[in-house]
Amino acid sequence: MRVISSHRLSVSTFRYHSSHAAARVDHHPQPISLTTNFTSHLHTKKIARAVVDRSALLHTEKAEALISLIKSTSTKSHLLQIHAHLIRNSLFQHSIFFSPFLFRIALPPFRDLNYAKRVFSNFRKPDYFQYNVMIRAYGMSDSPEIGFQFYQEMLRFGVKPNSLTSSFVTSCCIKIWSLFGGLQIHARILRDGHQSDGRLLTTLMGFYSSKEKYSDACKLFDEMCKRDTIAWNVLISCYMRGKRTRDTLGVFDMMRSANDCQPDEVTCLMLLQACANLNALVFGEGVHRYCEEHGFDKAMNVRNALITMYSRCGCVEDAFEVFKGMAEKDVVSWTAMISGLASNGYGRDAIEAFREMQSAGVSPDDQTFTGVLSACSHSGLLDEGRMFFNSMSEEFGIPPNIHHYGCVVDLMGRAGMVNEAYNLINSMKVKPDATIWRTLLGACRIHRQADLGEQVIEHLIELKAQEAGDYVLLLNIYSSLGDWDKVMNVRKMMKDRGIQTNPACSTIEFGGEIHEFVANDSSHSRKTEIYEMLDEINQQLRMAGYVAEIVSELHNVGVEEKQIALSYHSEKLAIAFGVLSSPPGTSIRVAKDLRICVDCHNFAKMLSAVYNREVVIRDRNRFHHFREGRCSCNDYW
DNA sequence: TTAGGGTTAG
Repeated sequence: MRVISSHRLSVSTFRYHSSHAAARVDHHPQPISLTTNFTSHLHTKKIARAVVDRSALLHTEKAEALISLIKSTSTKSHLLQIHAHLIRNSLFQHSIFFSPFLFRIALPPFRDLNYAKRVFSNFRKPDYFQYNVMIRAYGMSDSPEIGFQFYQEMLRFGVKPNSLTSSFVTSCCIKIWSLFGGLQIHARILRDGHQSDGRLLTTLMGFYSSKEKYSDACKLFDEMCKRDTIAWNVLISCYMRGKRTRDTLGVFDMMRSANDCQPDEVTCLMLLQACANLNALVFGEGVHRYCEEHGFDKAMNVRNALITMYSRCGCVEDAFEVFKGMAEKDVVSWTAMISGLASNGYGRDAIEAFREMQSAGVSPDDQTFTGVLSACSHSGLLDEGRMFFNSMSEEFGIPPNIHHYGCVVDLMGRAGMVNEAYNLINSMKVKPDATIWRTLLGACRIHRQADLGEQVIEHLIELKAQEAGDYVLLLNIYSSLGDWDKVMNVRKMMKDRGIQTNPACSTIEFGGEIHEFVANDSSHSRKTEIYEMLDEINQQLRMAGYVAEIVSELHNVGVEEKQIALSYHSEKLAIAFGVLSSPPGTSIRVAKDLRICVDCHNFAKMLSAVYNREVVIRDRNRFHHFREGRCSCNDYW
């Protein structure tokens, strides 16, 4: 697409006022004359003074007055009137008027890109600044590709880009899918020697991050000679997007020990999210203190993030403290609290909070209903769940999305209504995703519905979304039914399709670090102590009556082999490490990326009584709070 | 001569 008319640069004696396209714009006002009924006499007088003596204008204070008028005009109509006047006096082709005018018309608050493009395409010989304005303006618009075209044209016409040009065009490339364009710009930055510009490199980091080239972004960060808070924040966001959440925690300490920059509100927001994901309560508390010390905790978004952090770390009481202390609560605050109560097993309180929210005059939105419905599903409140599901569209005009359906499928599945749940999925107006099929597959596993489980797997295959975990669920169904032939079939199917099981992983926070364990892990520096501790715990628990649950978790292997493998599940290793490394009486908090198994659930329940320790396990689906031999979710499910 | 970067909660 051509952006600019090709004849522009060859037209040397262009008479702007007679043929300029902008003069035909619909919104174009009448040209100013001294007799025009101008809305602002002040403006009229200033313009009149400035244009009286054209010959002297370019070098007088009158030109400055006119320029400052262009820069300060608060309404678009005034700006266009000044434009018209400049045209009438043949002044517009001079850069000293054209540049500030273009800047004003193209960028916020006026942002009239069509107008800007027309005046630009009729300008005799745009300089780098004027190109920069256009690239920047289009970079901020819905047509960033035009910004990139301006950049290409600028190079074609031999106008040398500066550091800001690269920054603006990089922003265009972030918005359009152009890895190659960005790489070209990077090469050009190196060629032109602009790599010492920290802000430009920060933008470039954002570019690599947006194209999922996180290691390239980090490399740029390493190459920066000076890093400010924003550069560090971009690094954190790269780690978060690149699933290197654990590395973000170290960045916080590095920033705090740096001399020239400190974590800001944005840093804290991202870190609170990281802590929520990592179940890193101690670290999250540290970020909370830092926010208080710096006054960031006054901000609504930080407080809302704190509610989520505490809830996701299993400390719903602390989440509630933050929530209670908020003078003003918006829909996000309420939803965070409702979801936090729901995932921690306080379904009735979540519903109560939902009612209070309405009394407080805050309207729920779709995410609030996800929280409310998940409260129902986590607490097995089938009737309430159905009631809320119906009322959300009927009373509140919020159509159910895939998450809402997911909660209802979960609710029905847990209640044993697997066929009804299957019918509901088939009747949905939205396309079922892998998650909803997995929810149903989980229900098939609970209720040993092998036939429906097979059908669900077919749907996952259709979506090309089947994972090892799905087949394991199916295996569990067959093995719990003792159907070893089918078990063999599924194993063969997995082998044929090249489906590999990724080891489940459990994490626990200790000493400012996140310690990670997989089953039978031997990588931890304290592995000998951990295994010894686990053996001791097993012995103690067996004396108290713990018997390993071995029916469904493994398949057709010898009983002894099963018992050995079960004893070294990742969550048991993490718990043993917790018993070993934390003082008696304190809570042990473990996060697991998949679902906790029945045996580990029994193990933790028993341990909470025998060792008198609170154990909090966050698995893929929910929290399990174990206290004095009981679990908050009553039983495994 | 002028102008610029990141993140936005559930």
